[in-house]
Amino acid sequence: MQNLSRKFSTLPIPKLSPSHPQPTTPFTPYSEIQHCRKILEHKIITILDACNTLNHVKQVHAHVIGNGLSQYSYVITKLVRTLTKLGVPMPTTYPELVFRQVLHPNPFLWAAMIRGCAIEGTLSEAVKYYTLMRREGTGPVSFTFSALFKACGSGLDVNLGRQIHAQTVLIGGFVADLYVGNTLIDMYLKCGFLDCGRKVFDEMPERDVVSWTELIVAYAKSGDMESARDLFQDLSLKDMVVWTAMVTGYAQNSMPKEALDCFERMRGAGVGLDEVTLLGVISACAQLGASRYANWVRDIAEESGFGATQNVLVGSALIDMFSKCGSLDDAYNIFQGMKQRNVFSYSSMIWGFAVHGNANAAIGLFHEMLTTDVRPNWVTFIGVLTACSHAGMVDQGRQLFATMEKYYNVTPSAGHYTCMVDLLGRAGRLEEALELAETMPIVAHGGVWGALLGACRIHKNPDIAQIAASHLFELEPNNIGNYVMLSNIYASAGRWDDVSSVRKLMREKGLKKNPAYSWVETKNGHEKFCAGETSHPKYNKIKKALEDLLNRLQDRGYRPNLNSVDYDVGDEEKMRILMAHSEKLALAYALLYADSGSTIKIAKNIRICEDCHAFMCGASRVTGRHIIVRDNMRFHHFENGTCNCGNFW
DNA sequence: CTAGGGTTAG
Repeated sequence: MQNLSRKFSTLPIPKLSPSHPQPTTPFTPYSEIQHCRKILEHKIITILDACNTLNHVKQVHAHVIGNGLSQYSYVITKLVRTLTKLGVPMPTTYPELVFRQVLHPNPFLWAAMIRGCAIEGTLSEAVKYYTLMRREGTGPVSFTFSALFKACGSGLDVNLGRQIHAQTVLIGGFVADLYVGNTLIDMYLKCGFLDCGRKVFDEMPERDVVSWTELIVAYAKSGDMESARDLFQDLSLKDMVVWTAMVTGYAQNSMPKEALDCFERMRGAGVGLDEVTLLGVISACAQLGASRYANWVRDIAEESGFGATQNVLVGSALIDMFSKCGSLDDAYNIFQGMKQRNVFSYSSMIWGFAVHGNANAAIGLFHEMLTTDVRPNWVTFIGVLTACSHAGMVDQGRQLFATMEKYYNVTPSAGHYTCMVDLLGRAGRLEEALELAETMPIVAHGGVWGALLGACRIHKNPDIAQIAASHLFELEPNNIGNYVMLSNIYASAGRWDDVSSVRKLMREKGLKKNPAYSWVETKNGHEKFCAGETSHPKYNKIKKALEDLLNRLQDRGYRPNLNSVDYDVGDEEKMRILMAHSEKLALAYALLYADSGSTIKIAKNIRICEDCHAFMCGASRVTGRHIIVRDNMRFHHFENGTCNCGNFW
């Protein structure tokens, strides 16, 4: 408070030139002046709207002073708002200087300063302006409160927000104002008080689609799509934004089918769409992982004028989607066709190459990016490091890791350490990986230990696995995957006593294995298979096809990997379990019913087991088919008997 | 003046 006042009093305030008339000094008929003034104000505001650099605004300001207009609150308010729009930090000297030249700021100018602090400054600065304003005896208007609530919302100070809320009720009527009410709801929601937001909403005398949208988004973000949908159904006037909020809500809550249904209803309602809508739809298609949807949404994007070529947001999302749908070529075509590329486009493409096992392309693209203006961020490094680790490029990875902070100013996060532990671990350097996990400068989270545990599975090291698992059981006591993994590692080392003690632990915690399933895309749509299921209508044909395939593979030297079964049962039973793995059923189904010669795309919800991996390798050779399996980690491309992951996963 | 938004580690 003190500081600000002092700063204000020492700021040089230019004297107005006496040759220019003051706005309140009529020496021609008053109405005439009013008229001229309105035209002039309008002109300046049009000019300000077109300003897109700080320098432009400064020039306009100089003319405003030069023409003796620095007392026009309306013009100065617009000027301050333009500065805020341009991202000028508040309250730095320049906006303050502009502000202080006005001897008697009107409430709207004060509010513009408060709003500026809310967006480009801090809550405390905003409050200083409010307090100063009240001290000077200026009464608040509704805009004052919407600016203050915005400040509390971005400062996440719900207590102050609540106090001001109480004041507005006392002062009278401001909460009833639509804008104030909406900003107040937004403030409570930003601070995480959904109930309070809902209460304001319920008590508002007047609401508009903005009020509804705010709440719908809040419910969606809290994972409660039912409440969001209930509200949405009650809303009579639905605009593009609120439809988009629903589509995006479903997509963000892993309900891609519902997202697409909602999008179809939106189109049926004749509402337009924009790039934000498309982002939600694209994300839903990426989750479905099916080329059919991927191509469909790409066409819609192009027809709507928000295609990848023009729109960098849509383009980046499409890159990600196509690589998640297994079509790396389509992803790269999108990337190449983009007029503008930013760090999202590059990172998505690098990540796409990495999960498809194309490490050289990922690293090549990274270097290509460095020749442009685009700077890598932490996500970019996750991509290149992952590429290195999946390809066993230890030295490359180490070098990149070493440069990220030094040259690119990206501080390694736990995620980057996860990549490094993964890199060392996959390469068989389990002791080094363990040491890194234990000595890294930030706290290791589940990901780091999970990477180590995964490496212990590849390199069959139950002892280090035990260390990693003990950390994991503490950090993520309910993550079933960790118990299953440790149990698998013990099983393949033949340590059945340890297997049963892990089992016991799982039972005690009441954890149950996730049912494994796979789905495969054919021209008729998706077909889903659960492990061990026999109820499929075509089961007998599938079983027969699988047996034929097995015989052909065994002729060529394939032997079932019974170690992949972590049940201590007889070999025959192990064999039966192996042959009922869901991806094998899906493969047999695709061989029977997919177009002959087409690429077979299988997706599954958990990690592919070693036996299935070897089986797919063999199958790709004897059938001559390109088989892509997406597990929960990455993509495996099986062709001519080998997988491009190099048995590294 | 107020509402919808992007890549991400095991």
